[in-house]
Amino acid sequence: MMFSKACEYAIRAAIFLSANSGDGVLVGISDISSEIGAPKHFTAKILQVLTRKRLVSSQKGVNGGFYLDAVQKGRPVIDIVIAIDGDNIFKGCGLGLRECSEKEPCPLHHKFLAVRSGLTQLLTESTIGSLAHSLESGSSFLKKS
Amino acid sequence: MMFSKACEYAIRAAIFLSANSGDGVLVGISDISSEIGAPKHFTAKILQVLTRKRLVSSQKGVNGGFYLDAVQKGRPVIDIVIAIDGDNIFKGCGLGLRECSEKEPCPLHHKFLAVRSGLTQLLTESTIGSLAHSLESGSSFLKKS
DNA sequence: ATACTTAAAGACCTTTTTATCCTTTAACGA
DNA sequence: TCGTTAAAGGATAAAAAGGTCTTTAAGTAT
Ligand code: FES
Ligand code: FES
Repeated sequence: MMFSKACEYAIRAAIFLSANSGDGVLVGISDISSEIGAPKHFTAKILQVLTRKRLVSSQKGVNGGFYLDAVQKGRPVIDIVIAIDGDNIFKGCGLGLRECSEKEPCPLHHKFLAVRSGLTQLLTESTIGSLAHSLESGSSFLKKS
Repeated sequence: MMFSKACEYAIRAAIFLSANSGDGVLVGISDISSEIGAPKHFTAKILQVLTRKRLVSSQKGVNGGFYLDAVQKGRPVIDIVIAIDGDNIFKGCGLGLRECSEKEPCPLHHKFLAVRSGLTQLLTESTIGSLAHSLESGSSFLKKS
């Protein structure tokens, strides 16, 4: 698909954390993985990466877990995507040419730009927190019921 | 990226064939792969699939090779994508939920629809032949120079 | 202090994708 | 009809993605 599996899980985990954690309210890896319907250990590995990149906060020890602070909830989703999948989907050529450029464009280049910038815009203007709102109001979901 | 490597090669091969073959004018696998900058044997595999699905024509034996007839040149690029990668990118959930639906949408669903339908439209309205034109006129390319 | 809980880290395994090679089959020309 | 040629197809290999498990160490409560 569009994003790697790891990236899909990352976005879902981040949105879930935004809706269910905060300063002083932590969530453990078992809860996160089961609530977003993702493999536990794999999710842990992904959260490690996000934590190292400061997109997610964590606390070890008793009653430890993961959480998002106010700043992190305000981050655009594109930050998560780039942290996990890199920026190739936003900058690379859709037909796999070594680089996407105006000077030597592939046959799809011009039409592609519109779609790609639409995607970029969507992920830039959507913050993790804003997406979490629809989750909290029950109008969106993170796993099949 | 957006498409699998196999799919990228498939699209490039199809566009190249549209520009460089026709009834009576065949192109061999070595030419195709070198002109689109793709691994030879892998390209052969992919063309086998496209041939079996009648998106590409082939001729065995002496002076054999691959070609596209008029009808095949008129096919939309989306046919190639679906033949190789399936329709998940057009119908599946962007966050990897088991299914994309209005009833149980993921938090990105609504914004995603626009991007996805933009992509679908782009690939549906672009025929292989039409993309080949920009190649023939030298205003687009299929590999890094 | 220490015992316990939990995230961090990393080794390991499985599956899928990407890529190569080699044998078989079919078409065609001489 | 024989030999050449090129696609078809199967089998294999390497690499990347996806997923699991075990060990380590940080922090907390007691
Ligand atoms: S060159 Fe292919 S998308 Fe820009
Ligand atoms: S449910 Fe996620 S894109 Fe439609």
